[in-house]
Parts: sequence; structure tokens; C-alpha cells
Amino acid sequence: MRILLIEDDESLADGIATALRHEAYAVDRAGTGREGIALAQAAQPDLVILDLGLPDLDGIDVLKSLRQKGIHCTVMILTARDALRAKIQGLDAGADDYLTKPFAVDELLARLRALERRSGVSRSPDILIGDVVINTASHEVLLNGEAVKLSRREFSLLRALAERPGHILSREQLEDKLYSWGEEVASNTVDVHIHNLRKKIYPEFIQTIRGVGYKLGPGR
Amino acid sequence: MRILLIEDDESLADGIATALRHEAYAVDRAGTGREGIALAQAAQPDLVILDLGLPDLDGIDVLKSLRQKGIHCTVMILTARDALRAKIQGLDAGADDYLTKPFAVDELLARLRALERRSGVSRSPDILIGDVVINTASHEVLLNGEAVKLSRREFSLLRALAERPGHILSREQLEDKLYSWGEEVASNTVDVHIHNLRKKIYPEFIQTIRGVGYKLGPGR
DNA sequence: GGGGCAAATTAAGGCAAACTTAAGAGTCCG
DNA sequence: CGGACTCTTAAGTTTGCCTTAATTTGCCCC
Repeated sequence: MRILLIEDDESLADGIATALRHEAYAVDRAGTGREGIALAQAAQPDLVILDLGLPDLDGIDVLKSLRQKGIHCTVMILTARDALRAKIQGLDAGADDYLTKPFAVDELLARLRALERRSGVSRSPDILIGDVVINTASHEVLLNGEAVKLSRREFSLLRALAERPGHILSREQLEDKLYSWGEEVASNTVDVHIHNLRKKIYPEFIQTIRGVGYKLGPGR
Repeated sequence: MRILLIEDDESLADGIATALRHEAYAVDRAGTGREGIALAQAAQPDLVILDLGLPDLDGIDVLKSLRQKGIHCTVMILTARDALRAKIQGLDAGADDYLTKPFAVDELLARLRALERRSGVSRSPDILIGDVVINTASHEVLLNGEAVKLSRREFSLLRALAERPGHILSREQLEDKLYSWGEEVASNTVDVHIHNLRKKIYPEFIQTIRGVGYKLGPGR
């Protein structure tokens, strides 16, 4: 799950980004509207968090511009308290949710999970695949009812695969889901995490399609 | 994935149909309940989107009628906001999901993806040739319901042939499909893969046109 | 019926993809 | 500040696929 954060207040952006990364999201950041639009096209995020009070462009225009460029991912708007008109405009322009400043980061995270669920990126809070239950909210994974302890990256990887059971994801696609810009990896990291996941769950749970990628499940 | 849209509001139906087609669904349309029931029988859709406010019949009755006629595909209901009673009736009558108007098209698409996943019908159209099913998303191939394990090249070859059943593809054309520029082969590789495919499926599945190439036929 | 060419068959070597392991750097937390 | 844990690298190993090429079979036309 890859998130683009468009926010000019640097300390706030720092805080949000840290919290998000902690929740195993990959985060890209933009400080201006133009930068945001550019990054949205380049990085193909699953979700955009958009502050309406940007220095260069009006937030609503940014949103419209995104939609116009064919970027239809979920968008959450951040706005100052009582800027009701802006909210309404935002929703009309195709935003999916809004949050008024100031807000608690936990609130943001909760909303994100709700959006995630609603947008069908991962529908039910618990994804069920074979004898494995994945709870995206708590980051808990159960194998036959027994908790499996996964690290952050392992969980991200598993979630990425679990969003579309049976579908094959290439290493490249998986890396895109796990890493933000500027922290690309240049090794077989994905392989290693896959290996560790298999050890913690069971080997056949993740299938290798040689020369193509990995997929989850008995496949269909 | 084939969708039947039963909706009398023409402009709304236009919008939905366009969005769906854009997502590579095949869409049939009906403006009335009767038309809808007729089309559902004729077109055999995988999913029905049913507006409850139709001019001729009550939406719930349409749904019941469909079920009665043995059409058990997934059904998503569209209903005006707050028509709670209708929703409940709808779910009782065997609908799988509902959406209240007005709604964002993205929301509809997200719900569809969720339903798709739940029902196991895949949008990436499974190619069906004779008794062989080819799923391009998962690289799975089923022969009479039994999985056939294919290697990457074998799968590519099969897919190339299956994209246009009955059409003859020359060795050269097939090589072009399998290899990127600069990695041309200089031997009978294609022949060998064809042979292995025949062994894994059954010989007559792939037909040889002497001096020309290969094609996929309904075979038996 | 026979020559010649196209396609089928088979087996083996080479090679790249994927797996495995371990170690060092980095991070978090008490 | 120290210890635990996680992540990334990289090197070594294994596995399985692909290609090659030699041989056999089958077809068509002379």
C-alpha cells in the first residue's frame, strides 16, 4: 500500500509520514501542489492525502487535476476546522474523505483503514486465504487460529499479495508497494522476505511463478 | 466478465456503462424490468446491477423473478438513499450487495471488484477453448478442471495461440511473441515447446498446418 | 515407390532464476 | 548505553527451464 502525502507544513508532514511508515505503508511526500501532481503520476499511489492549504495551488484544483489526469485512487483531504465550503467542494471534486485540522494521528489511521476497506483495496478487515487470516487493522496474522509474528516488511509484502489472491505480482511491483521513492533496494530483498514469510507460515502458501513473480493461494 | 445493467435513468446508465466498459467489462443494458429479465436469460451475465426504481416492475420482483428462473449470478442493487426497507428486502431476496444513490462511480467499481473477488469470477477474461481454461492473470491452465502445470514459455505460447483461436500463427510470429528484441533463437525451440504443450494437454489440441504454422482448434 | 523436406521426438548441457544462509548495519526500546 | 530485533546485502547453492542438435517420423511431389 503506497501513499502520497501532499502537505507543506514540514513538521506535520514528518509526523504523519513517520506514523504511516510505522504502519507499514510506503510513503511519498510532496510539499507543493505541482510536486504532488507530478509524484502522483510517477509513483502511482494507492491513496493520496491532500492538504488544501498549499502554497502554490488551490487544493481543490490539485484534486481536479489528478482526476483529469486519470488518477482515480482514493483521496483524503486535510483542511482547517470549519472550512466547510472547502469540504463540500472537495467531496464534489471526487475526494473520498476529509479530516479537519488539528487531528490526532490515530484518527487519521483509523480513517485510512476505513477507506482501505471501503475502496476494496482490502475489503473485509480480515482477509481470509486458506487457513490464514490477515487483519489489516491490527497487523495480526493467524494461521489456523495461531498468531504468527511478522515484521513490518513481511506484513506489507503479505498484504500486497493478499489484496488480490491468485494474481501474480512481479518483484518490481512488490518493491513498488513496499518502498517509497529514494529508498529503492538493489538486491534480492523481496526474495529474502518471501523466504522468511514461507518459514513463518508454510512454504506452499506463497507460490513462485518462475520468471514472472509470486502469488498467493491455491490460485482461485 | 459480463454485466447486465438494469436502470431506467438513461443518463445515469450511460455514465455507469461507460465507466464499466472503461474497466474492460462487457456491459448489456436494459431500461425496464421485463427487458432486464429477458436479457438476463439471453445474455447470461456474471453480474446484474439492478435499480429498484423501475417504471414497469418493482425491483424486488425483478430480482425474485430472476432467481426463480434459475439465474443465480451475483446481483448488486441500486436504491435511493434511506430506502432502508428496500435494502433489507433486497438482501432477503438474494441480492449480494447494495449501493445507495447518489454514489461515486469509483465506489461502484470498488464494490464490483470486491464482489468479483468474493464470487471467484475473474475479470481478466478466462479464455475458454474446448475443455481448456486459460487464466492470464494467474497463469493457470485447467484441462477439464484439472490444473496443468506449464512453464513460462509454454504458457506464453499457449496464450499467443489462444488469443485468436482458429487463426494460424507461423513459427516466426510465435517467436516474436515469446522473445524480446535481441534475444532471437536459432533453432526449433518453438517446435519443442509445442511438443511439450501437446504432451501436457493433448496432441490434437494444437494443430499443425504444414508449411505455414500452428493453430488452436476446438480439436475434438 | 522414392527422394526430399517439414515436423516430431528425444536427451543432455548450460544457464539463469530462485532459494538459502549468514553477517553487518541500522533502529528501536528500555 | 546496551541488547534485541529487523532489514539489506551478498555469496553460495540448488533447481528447473530452455535451447540445442541429432534422430526419427510423416507428408508431398516427382
